Amino acid sequence: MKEIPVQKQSENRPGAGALRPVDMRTFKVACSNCNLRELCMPLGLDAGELARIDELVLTRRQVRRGTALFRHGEAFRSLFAIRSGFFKTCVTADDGRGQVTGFQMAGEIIGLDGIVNNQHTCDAVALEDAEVCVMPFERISELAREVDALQHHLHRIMSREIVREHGVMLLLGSMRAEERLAAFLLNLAQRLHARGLASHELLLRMTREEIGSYLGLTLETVSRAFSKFAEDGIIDVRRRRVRILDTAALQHIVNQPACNMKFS
Amino acid sequence: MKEIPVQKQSENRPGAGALRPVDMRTFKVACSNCNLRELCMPLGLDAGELARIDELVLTRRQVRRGTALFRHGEAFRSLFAIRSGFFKTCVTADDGRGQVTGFQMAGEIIGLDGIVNNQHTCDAVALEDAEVCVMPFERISELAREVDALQHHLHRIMSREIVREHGVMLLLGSMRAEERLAAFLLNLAQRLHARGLASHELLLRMTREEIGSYLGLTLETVSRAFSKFAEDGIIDVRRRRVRILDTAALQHIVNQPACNMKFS
DNA sequence: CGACACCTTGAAGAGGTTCAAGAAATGTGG
DNA sequence: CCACATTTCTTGAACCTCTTCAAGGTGTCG
Repeated sequence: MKEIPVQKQSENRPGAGALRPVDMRTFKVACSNCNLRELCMPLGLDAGELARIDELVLTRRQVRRGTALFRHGEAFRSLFAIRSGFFKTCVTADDGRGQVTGFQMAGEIIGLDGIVNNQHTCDAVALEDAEVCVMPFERISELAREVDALQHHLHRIMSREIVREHGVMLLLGSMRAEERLAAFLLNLAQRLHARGLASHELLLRMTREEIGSYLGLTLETVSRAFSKFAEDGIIDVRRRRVRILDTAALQHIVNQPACNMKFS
Repeated sequence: MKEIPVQKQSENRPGAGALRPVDMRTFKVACSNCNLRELCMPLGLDAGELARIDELVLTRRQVRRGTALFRHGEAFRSLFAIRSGFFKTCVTADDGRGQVTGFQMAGEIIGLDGIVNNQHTCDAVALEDAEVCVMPFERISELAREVDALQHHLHRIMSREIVREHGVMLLLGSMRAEERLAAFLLNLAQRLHARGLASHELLLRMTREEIGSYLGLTLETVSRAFSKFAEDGIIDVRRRRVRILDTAALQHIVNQPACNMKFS
């Protein structure tokens, strides 16, 4: 399986750089006012705790499409909450093989892989212009000792990631190509729905090759599966625009057990 | 892919139950004396902290071969440190499909999946008679707020699990059958080595079917790969006894990039 | 407009699965 | 303790899914 090349991107797109004569990559913000707070921060904090949480985010940082928020090998210092944009994370084997391990959207936290050895073990690459909140891990740790809700929240986030990966392992280990793609689409739709966004009109931020890497398939197989779904009237595909027409059919495909499964 | 059936086991084996008229499942122990401490507990604690850590383990619990330490759906209360024995963890899809998500040995921690929703999402089944230290999560959380080293240790354990799963995703997503099995054997050997055990004489605790589930292969493919390695003089196989004869060859198989990989 | 990246589709081929049968351990019960 | 049942493992052969290779199409951007 080929490594997925980082998308080239123009370093000076009109409208992005041009309008910002000063460096806007770092400036103070308040979590307490953030409309994504419910997604990345604990609920039920009192005013005092909320004020302290605001200290968590030191700065924000802009990440251009195609560039990395961090790369494997780099020192780990902070977790990142995605404020806007879309990321992929991918690991690379010694021999150069790559694997997309996840796609992350607004409200999700990335960087957890770096905690073990104070060093990132995967790359996080923006698939569209993005902005993240930089939360120094040292600061998170300190605050977690004092604010129980934050401690628990951090633990939940890490546990959730572990459980999510269990699901991916199930997918990679036991599903057929079309089942994988159906599961992938449903997952994306569900996450958009959770953010109050239109969940049947997907605008894919990643290439077929990236989807394929994530799903353990080649880009051709992904493309064929898309075409098959379209042919069956389950979705409507126009390159990266995917409209889900029949969610139930997708769910049926995922739950369709492989020919000889066990009914225990 | 068939679900892996729980191994039947005799509930009253001579020598196990017979010698224990009293219930030995719960009794006090001290982490500070445990020879596995380096594996599951933080290092560099002072005497006072060490004493507090000892409060972490409320009880131990015996788990017979073939029985579950916990099952998905059960309430989550504690993390478990494996003192002896060998476990598998597996997730089950709605349709009954199962996937082994890992094999755990002495010194490793299981139960992290339960933190998110206070409910276990996978099954942990002993593959040989085992004993675990029961560490109530509430107690861990409390203590982590006071002992920095414990807090960091907990975070590291969770992060390590995330990174481990990234590796499994890479394996499932991009490796051929023989590469997967080679990687599996090397991983087992490495973990035994880290425990100071003979790392070239493996006694597999799991069936071919369980290995297959973990590696996303059928049991036949696993068996054939074993035979192939034996034929090539890389290992010596006699059912569950595997002797690694040529570690370098195994490493070479794993790092052998798929035919057309990218050299970026 | 031309170059480039991305996507689609077809055809051939390979790797792994499925099905089947038998062998080797292991456990069971008389 | 031995015979039988069961589980686990091995191996072969046919089949199938997905990959690989190849070509052409589509959209984007300088």
